[in-house]
Amino acid sequence: MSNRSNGRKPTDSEVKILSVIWKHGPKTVREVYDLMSQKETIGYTTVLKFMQIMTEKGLLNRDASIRPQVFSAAQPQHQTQRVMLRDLVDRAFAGSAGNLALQALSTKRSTPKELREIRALLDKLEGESA
Amino acid sequence: MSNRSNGRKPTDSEVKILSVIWKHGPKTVREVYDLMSQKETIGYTTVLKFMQIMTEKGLLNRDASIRPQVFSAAQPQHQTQRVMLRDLVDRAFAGSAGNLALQALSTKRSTPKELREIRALLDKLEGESA
DNA sequence: CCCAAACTACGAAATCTTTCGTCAAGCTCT
DNA sequence: AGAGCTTGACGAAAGATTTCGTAGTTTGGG
Repeated sequence: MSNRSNGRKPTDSEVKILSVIWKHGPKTVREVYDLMSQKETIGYTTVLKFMQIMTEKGLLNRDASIRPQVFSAAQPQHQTQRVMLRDLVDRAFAGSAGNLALQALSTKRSTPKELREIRALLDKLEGESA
Repeated sequence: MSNRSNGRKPTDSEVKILSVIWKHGPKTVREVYDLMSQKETIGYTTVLKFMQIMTEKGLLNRDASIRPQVFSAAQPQHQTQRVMLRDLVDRAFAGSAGNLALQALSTKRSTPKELREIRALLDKLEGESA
């Protein structure tokens, strides 16, 4: 149980790496590097170093049995998102997740599908408290 | 227009200071210090330094005409929240504010009042796209 | 088997954030 | 006015994050 990925919020750079892996699945350093290079200027060894650190921290798992080592997310995406959300709600929204949700929805457009899902969740939540 | 508070996300410590002022209104350094001391150990000059830096960055406004100088938030709370939300949505939720809202609501309990507000907002959003 | 190219580890510089000591300036009370 | 306490400016140390150079290791082709 030396897992230090829970509780502690990942850094901005760590989230960038995680996002690539969340979106594309387990990847080698070079693959992550190639994908990130399309969006920004960054060095190969910089990406490598991050992935090594993240493996130490327990954010990534490494399969060293195959040759270019393949890294995968150690935690499910939604759990890491939950940690970050929790952090933001506590720090900037006085603990009110509802207020955060409200702001998020009023700020950016969402798809009809997402709106339907939220409505369904609302029904469920209000049903429970009834 | 040398305002550097927009666009750039405030640091964790800066958000702590802002939260105090959002909640209690314009305050002197000592008042902010006293309020923060109740929750954590921090030095007076540390708080002072943050507030000076934040003033330079345009996050706070300072009234230097009165003696213990009074600091107020330079941006409305919701706007700073929007910047942080935007940042999180882009970095960790692949740009989907709806998904973020969904996670926020399913993770933490919200008050019936908040749920009603969200439902009302949903009605409004769906009404627009219809 | 040997070489070149790709891969990995490691250290440390550069940068950003947080923390506080020190000293100067202002205010209060007598 | 002067002592003593509060406030304010500033620099810089301490800590955390980001970046990359260098050198050692592994692999695939000839």
